[in-house]
Amino acid sequence: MTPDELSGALSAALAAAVADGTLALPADAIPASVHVERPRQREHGDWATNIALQLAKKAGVAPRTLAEDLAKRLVVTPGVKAVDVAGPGFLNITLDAAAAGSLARTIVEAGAAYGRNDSEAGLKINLEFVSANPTGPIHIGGVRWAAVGDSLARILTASGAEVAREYYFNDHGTQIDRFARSLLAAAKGRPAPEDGYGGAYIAEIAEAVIADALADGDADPRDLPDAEAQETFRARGVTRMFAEIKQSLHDFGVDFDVYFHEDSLHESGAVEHAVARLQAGGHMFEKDGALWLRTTDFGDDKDRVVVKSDGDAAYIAGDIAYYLDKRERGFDDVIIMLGADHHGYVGRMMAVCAAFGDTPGKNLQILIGQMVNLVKEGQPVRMSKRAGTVLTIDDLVGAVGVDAARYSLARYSADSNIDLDLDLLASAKNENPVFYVQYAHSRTVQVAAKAAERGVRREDGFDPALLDQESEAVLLGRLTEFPRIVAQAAELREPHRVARYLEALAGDFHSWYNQNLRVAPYPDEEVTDQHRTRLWLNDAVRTVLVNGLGLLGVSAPERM
RNA sequence: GCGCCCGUAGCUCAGUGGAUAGAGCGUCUGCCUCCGGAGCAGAAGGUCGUAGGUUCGAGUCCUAUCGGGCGCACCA
Repeated sequence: MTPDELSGALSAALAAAVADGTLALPADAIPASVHVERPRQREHGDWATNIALQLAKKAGVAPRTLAEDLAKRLVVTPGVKAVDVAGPGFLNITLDAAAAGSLARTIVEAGAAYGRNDSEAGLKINLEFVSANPTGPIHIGGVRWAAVGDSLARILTASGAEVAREYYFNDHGTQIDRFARSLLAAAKGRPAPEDGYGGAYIAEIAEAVIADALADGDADPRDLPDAEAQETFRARGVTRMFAEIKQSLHDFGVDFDVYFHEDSLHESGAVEHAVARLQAGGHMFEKDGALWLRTTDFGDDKDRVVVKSDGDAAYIAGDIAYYLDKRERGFDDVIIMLGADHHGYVGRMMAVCAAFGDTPGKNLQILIGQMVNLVKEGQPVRMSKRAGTVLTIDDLVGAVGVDAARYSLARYSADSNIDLDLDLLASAKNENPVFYVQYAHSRTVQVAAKAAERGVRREDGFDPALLDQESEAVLLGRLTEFPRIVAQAAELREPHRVARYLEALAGDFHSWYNQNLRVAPYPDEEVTDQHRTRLWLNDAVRTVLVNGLGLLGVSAPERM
């Protein structure tokens, strides 16, 4: 019996109570689906609902009285073993072992589909994340969004959405000029420019650019006049950096559907197109020789310059055009993940969204994630791209591997700052909970292998009523929750919920395993339905662990 | 000054109004002749920053306040 079926039974009980006059409520006061949840306390049964507490006041009856009535109606439902009224008016529901245990087979038969849901069904979602400037390797902050964003894309897809992963490649402005001047300076052995970048990677990129140029039969850029040389370093340096970033992300298990170049917006006329639309809407005005967007009409705290008085497009012009471009490509929801250092954009971009006649918070959703701090021996370590003291995506993967890196970045709420301890990274990687979850998975594989060796075959029998141990009820309850967890992670855009769920599931599984309830019989024992049914349960756990780890982009090894 | 995020066990963090607030790490005590001990069982450890408020019920919602992080450009 699934929570949805239980919820349906509760709705029916309510409807019946209204029909025979026991419950004096208008039909529209009855919720379409009654919320049931897993109680924290095992003594409170398999499922609990507070529906009587919610409706009692409206109906003018005591909560416990209503609860007693509902309990009587519900307890006759097939699969329901007991319904108790507790506390101020909770309904605590206990299922038959058979009704609960049947889930094991359902999950195994659903396989990869178990956990999929329709909470985002039919939506075309554009998810933009990372979008780090091509002026250096991706550092730890960007890696966090790579892990979280890619996982979110997987979760949204599992929830029925059509998702495009997109990377906005910022190759237009003065940051790129600085980058080019820095490369030139490094190539010529001159000190880094005042406002430039000084990391060791700059010298490496400069060398690579020179090698690329020579390989193409071009002149050594060091022999060119500065202006020409700088252009060579800009063009080749950006291309080079772009390729490196793409490769690093690929090695991290993250591949984008679209790498969108800011330059293309300016070259294609997309910026003019977007500005023209805003002008037509009456949202633009001229002042001090510049062209402004009146974002204050839509809640921003000040108006924004779109075209500067020198005729150049301001940065926001690209963002405006980019947003419109995404919408015109047919995306319903445009989601952008940004670090907390960019949260100043939210107000103006929401205003832009509204100026186009869209709905902020729906057509445009901006997710702000907090920063990652590096800590060494308890002291914060400042990371600076210009000083070259950065922890890059490749450093992180090299130190702990893709699985541990992705998992440990995705298991935290994006709202919380992460303190990453460099010593811990290097020394104690076994502390990562990812191994706890992966170990549970490999255990299910080994258990199944041993069972097969002893002649236990799922198709020879399944009797869910035999899953009557307490640890089995706990495990089944946990397995039931998975689709809801995925749906919730999708709706709230919070992938960490999947990770936390998997840790709990792994814990329940390890605990069950240690009861020594035997999936594989001892060598001198007969194979019974007990073994076969437990194998179904074991394999159901494996299915959910595989599906869940997959949503995080983490592997599920068969042995460790 | 204004805005956003955070404050929960010694540490790192879960907990989108429910019952006795959880996990990992660390500390202490037990558990390997049989499906892998990267595991399990148990103990210790909390005025959920503080003060008010809403509610049958608040870690969760509201207000104020303290502490920390990050922002408030004709930069990108």
